[in-house]
Amino acid sequence: MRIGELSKRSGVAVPTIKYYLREGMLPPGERTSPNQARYDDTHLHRLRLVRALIDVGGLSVAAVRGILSTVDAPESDMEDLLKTVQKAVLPVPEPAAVDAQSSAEKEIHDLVIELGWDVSPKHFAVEALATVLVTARSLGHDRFLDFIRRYGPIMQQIGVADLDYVVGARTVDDLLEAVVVGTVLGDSVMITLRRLAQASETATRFPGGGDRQSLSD
Amino acid sequence: MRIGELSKRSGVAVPTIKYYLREGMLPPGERTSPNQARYDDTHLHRLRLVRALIDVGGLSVAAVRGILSTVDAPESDMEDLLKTVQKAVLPVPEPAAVDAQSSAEKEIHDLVIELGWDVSPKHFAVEALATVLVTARSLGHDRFLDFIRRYGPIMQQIGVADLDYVVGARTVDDLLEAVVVGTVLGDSVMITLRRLAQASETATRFPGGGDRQSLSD
DNA sequence: CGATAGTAGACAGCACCACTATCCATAATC
DNA sequence: GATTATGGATAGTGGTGCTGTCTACTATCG
Repeated sequence: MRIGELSKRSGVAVPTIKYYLREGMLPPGERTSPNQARYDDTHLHRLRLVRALIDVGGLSVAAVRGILSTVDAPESDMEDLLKTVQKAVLPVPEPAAVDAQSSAEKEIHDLVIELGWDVSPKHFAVEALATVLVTARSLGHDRFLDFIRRYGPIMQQIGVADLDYVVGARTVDDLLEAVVVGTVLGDSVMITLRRLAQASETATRFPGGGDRQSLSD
Repeated sequence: MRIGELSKRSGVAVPTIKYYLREGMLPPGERTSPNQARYDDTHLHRLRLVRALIDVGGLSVAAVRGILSTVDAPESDMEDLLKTVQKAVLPVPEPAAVDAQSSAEKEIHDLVIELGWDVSPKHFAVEALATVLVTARSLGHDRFLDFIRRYGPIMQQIGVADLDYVVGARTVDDLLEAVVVGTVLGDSVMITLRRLAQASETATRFPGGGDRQSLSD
């Protein structure tokens, strides 16, 4: 197909497709003449993936480009891919002041040990989580570590579900995409389900009549 | 304190504080003369909250303003607050094509029923989740509904933990802030813990030696 | 008291991001 | 042969989140 059809089938404007081509997020089409190219279903699929990561996952164009270049690299192993995807979709905030930050990192790592998890104390998510803890405490929320602790065993179940999903892939390409889609769209699933669960739990605990009922709405 | 001290104590540049004042995210200080004002600890706290929502929660200035104006409204009830906060932090993507979207919404609501949750079929998160489902399917991920289904009971536990946290507040102001902080920072906690759980589960299932070990890093 | 530094408020400017528009020469299509 | 589409290049646009500059004043310190 030519670029016009690709645009129609994907819902992405032609100039935007050209922009993605320039940015290397979409491989060039097969040349049929000096100024003509042909695109196929792989381009359509890639374009949909790009839009999914941007629209649903909320990623920046730069983050998408980073992920895709790792996916496309022939030597891309799971290690690189996981790290790239995980970091792309988790904008790590600036760590807090050194002392509060490092002691919070220790507390987080203690929690990880307590949970029996097999992760390095220097995992970037440990740092990120410690920053969240420091931030919450700077707002006077001193119960926040207990809040995090309570989340631990629950998120462990999520991790198991995630690995089950990824392992269900048939080919290597499927696996790579399952990691990307599972991680990025998975975050959206988690957050939206959390909203629903909160609304439901609120309605259950406070079944107040009248206008309060719409809390579950 | 004057604006300079507020800046030093919060780590926010003076022109930025002025910008937040202009935008109504920070209440004006108490005037001591036509061009002097004094700020107190409530300003410092509010400023930290703003930065937390922006830096850690990743919210836009507009979203923060919306949340804070609801928090500040004297007649703000839990209903308004929950909705505003939940929507601010969940950028709802454009729904997909009408037919695929509405059938997906039905599937999601069926799942909600299956889980025994008390939420309206028109809850905005139902629509958002349906959009995620449609997107995943457009990428050929037809196992995705099962993936979502698996998340359901797990996220229910999160909802319970969230309500427990909010209910632990002592005053009305504490409660309002617990909702905001619990929702926004809670999302960050969830996502970062998910990264750690994924890494740990990966390390457990594939304890490959050598360079593979750093998957858990 | 005067020198220096800080402040409120108004307004303009800036860097970045994600496109979008325009143009041209060529190619495809009717 | 007329119309429409295309590839490629370059420039422009609109939104966001600050940042810089200016002026008239105020605070502080030796």
